[in-house]
Amino acid sequence: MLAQVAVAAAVYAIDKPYSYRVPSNLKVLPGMRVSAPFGAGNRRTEGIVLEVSDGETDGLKDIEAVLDETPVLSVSFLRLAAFLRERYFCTYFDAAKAMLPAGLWFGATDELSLGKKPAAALPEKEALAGSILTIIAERGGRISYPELKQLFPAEENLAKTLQSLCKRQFLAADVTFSKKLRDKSEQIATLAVSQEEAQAYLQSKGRRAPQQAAVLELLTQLGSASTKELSYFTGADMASIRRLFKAGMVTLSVRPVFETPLPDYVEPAPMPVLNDAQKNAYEGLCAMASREKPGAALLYGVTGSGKTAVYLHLIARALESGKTALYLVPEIALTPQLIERLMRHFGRDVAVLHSSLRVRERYDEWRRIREGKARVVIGTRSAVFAPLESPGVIIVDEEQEHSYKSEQTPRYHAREVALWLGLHHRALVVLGSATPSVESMYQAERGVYGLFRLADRYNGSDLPRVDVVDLKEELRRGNATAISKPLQDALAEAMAAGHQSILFLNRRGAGQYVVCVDCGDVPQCPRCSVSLTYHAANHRLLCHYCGYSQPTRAQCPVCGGHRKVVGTGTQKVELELQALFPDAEILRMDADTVSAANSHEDILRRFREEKIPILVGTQMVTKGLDFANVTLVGVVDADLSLYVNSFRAAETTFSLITQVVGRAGRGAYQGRAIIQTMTPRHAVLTLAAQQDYDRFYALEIELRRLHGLPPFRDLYTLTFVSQLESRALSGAARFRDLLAVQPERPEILGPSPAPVVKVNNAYRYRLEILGSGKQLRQRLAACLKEFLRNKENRGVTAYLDINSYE
DNA sequence: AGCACGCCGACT
DNA sequence: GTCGGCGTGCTC
Repeated sequence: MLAQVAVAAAVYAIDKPYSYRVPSNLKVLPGMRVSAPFGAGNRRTEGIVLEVSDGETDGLKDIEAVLDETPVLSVSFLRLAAFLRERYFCTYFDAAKAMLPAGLWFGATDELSLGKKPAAALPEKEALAGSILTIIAERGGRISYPELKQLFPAEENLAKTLQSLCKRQFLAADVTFSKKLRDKSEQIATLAVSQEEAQAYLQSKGRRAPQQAAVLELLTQLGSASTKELSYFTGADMASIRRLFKAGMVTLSVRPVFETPLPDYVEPAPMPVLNDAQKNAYEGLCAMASREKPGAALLYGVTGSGKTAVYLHLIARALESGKTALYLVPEIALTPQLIERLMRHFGRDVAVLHSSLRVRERYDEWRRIREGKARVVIGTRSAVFAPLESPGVIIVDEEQEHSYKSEQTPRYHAREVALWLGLHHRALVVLGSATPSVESMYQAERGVYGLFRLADRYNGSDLPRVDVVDLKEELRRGNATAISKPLQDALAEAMAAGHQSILFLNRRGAGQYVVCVDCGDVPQCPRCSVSLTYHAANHRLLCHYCGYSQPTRAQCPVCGGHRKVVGTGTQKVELELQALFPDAEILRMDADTVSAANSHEDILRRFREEKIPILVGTQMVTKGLDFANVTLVGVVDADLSLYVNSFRAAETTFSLITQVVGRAGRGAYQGRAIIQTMTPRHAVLTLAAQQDYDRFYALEIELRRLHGLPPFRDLYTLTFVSQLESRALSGAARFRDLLAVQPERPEILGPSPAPVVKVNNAYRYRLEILGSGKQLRQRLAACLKEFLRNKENRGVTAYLDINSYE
């Protein structure tokens, strides 16, 4: 028997399936994890079995150990790993690892091996230590900790002795790959006899076994229960339960217990009734789902048009036909309210997967899904790898969101993975959005995806009135603050009416910095090519790229001049608002104010319940919030996201502004939005103000066509990183030359410095390549492998990304 | 990437 | 002589 294995030790340049011999005493199936020797030094590496077959095993190394009893990846997920590897330029192992919960990998237990000092140097009086060393020597110098423990079951000083042996270098502790995260299990007692027999047993004991009597009484009602619960409710100790077991009254078994962060019970609710538009979309989607190949559909509905209700019905339909459902949301949209809503309809069938779960919780949810105990999965990006048996519907809500793209290896896009899953499982893929990505709308227009519209706002309330304010005009009038006169008036008006307002600052990292008024010096990060950001909360200067920080001094270290804080940040907006409205309370929500103690949810609850007049915040304030009392929304500086060097800037800004504007006037009152900008005639802003997606799309798709940008071609970004700037640059240039000799050369841009050239003392240069087709992708992969193998490029790391958002 | 092998110079 | 510098090549 031989196995094809994806090994962890294989880097991208040498990645391929490696063949190993399967020793006859090991049971190896595809999708199991193994450990095996690799390379000249036979260092031990983890691997995932891709295939098992008969064949010639001469000259092959042996698989050393199998780490799983059953496969952790299905054959279909192994195929998905191959897809991820091909599309996102990563190794098989990277791809496979991304699909599994971290809890499966961490928590290795110790293995002990003989250390540098010979056992002969051990003092004779240490009997236990001596026998441990002898046993290990007999076993060829190594033993696993659990095994050793089995050999000394009654020894209380085992751990201490081992520790002391390691300290004195008689032993060395290594890490093996055995799982420490054992399935947490509980003991279950089940009544083994009839009620009459139990009565007879108790009578034979007279009145001398009250605890056993109580346990039996409870068990006659429950049938079976965990021993922990039994002792909790009856006051019986484990000894009493064991006595019942010995008497044959109960049987004891062990079953795994699931820890979940979900509430145990949520009051069920009837399914929401669909209005005409929703029913239309739902029926159309059902028709697609019933096809031989369901395909994908774009559900395009403005904020508040009720996409969630359609999703709920689709999920219910999938469950009814014996299938499962996957519901992806961007990070910020995953609120407790949404989870609760799902649980109202699907109860404990719901599993939740997102990045802030504890390792343990995530692992437990993963297991519940794998064992078929949870058939509806809601989660963020990585939830697309939930081990659902046979998905019937896969929903990607707010599909245009950037958080679906991973910016770490494997650099996958959850929407693309969802589409792959839909194709392979014959599941309907629903992409939902109020402002669809240009890519998805293009496919819908061409008829590749189905297209369904939900035009009306669900509650029928009017869209807000939107004004674009020219900040140049404001400057001419002598107002250099972040709050224009029209916005100031509107805020005052809303407050007078007892309504609330939200101000939005649309760029992460938009913030304040320090400048010397005399020499103009701006403090820079010593490790990165960016200026430091001022944080009022701790009065320190911080680097957003590497985390460097220093205290803020009032004097300029260069010329001794006076320093001033400048730039627009939420803190500054807050201060300016306070100056304008000294009596009003202002709530701020950004990375600084949101912490574990003061969560996102807490701030929003305060805003809602205490009716605080003004909320100022970053991106966090834009999503999924529905406050009836908010009538005014302000975009403080629309230009912040509009003039960034990315072909997606227009799309991102349009989507952001549309969503923010949609926050206003969701209750009974007419809403109002104010967009502040230096370029009030910019088409993207005027169209966003009119909430006119169709015209925006028509404009944008023509620009993309003209420049050959996605969806017409793929944009590959190659990044070269080195401690030496010259090496990063020359590496990029060499790669360009490597590619240019090919007959059918794609469009190559660069090398150019990355937007932030230096991060953590490493320099980053880029090449951008525009082209389409699988051949190009395979050629890029081949070139990258050649580049990484070439000794000339030592000291330069390179990675390749497709349609990146960075 | 990480490890061994091998070929040269410095030093017991 | 031999210890260790790093250039070269391979990884089932």
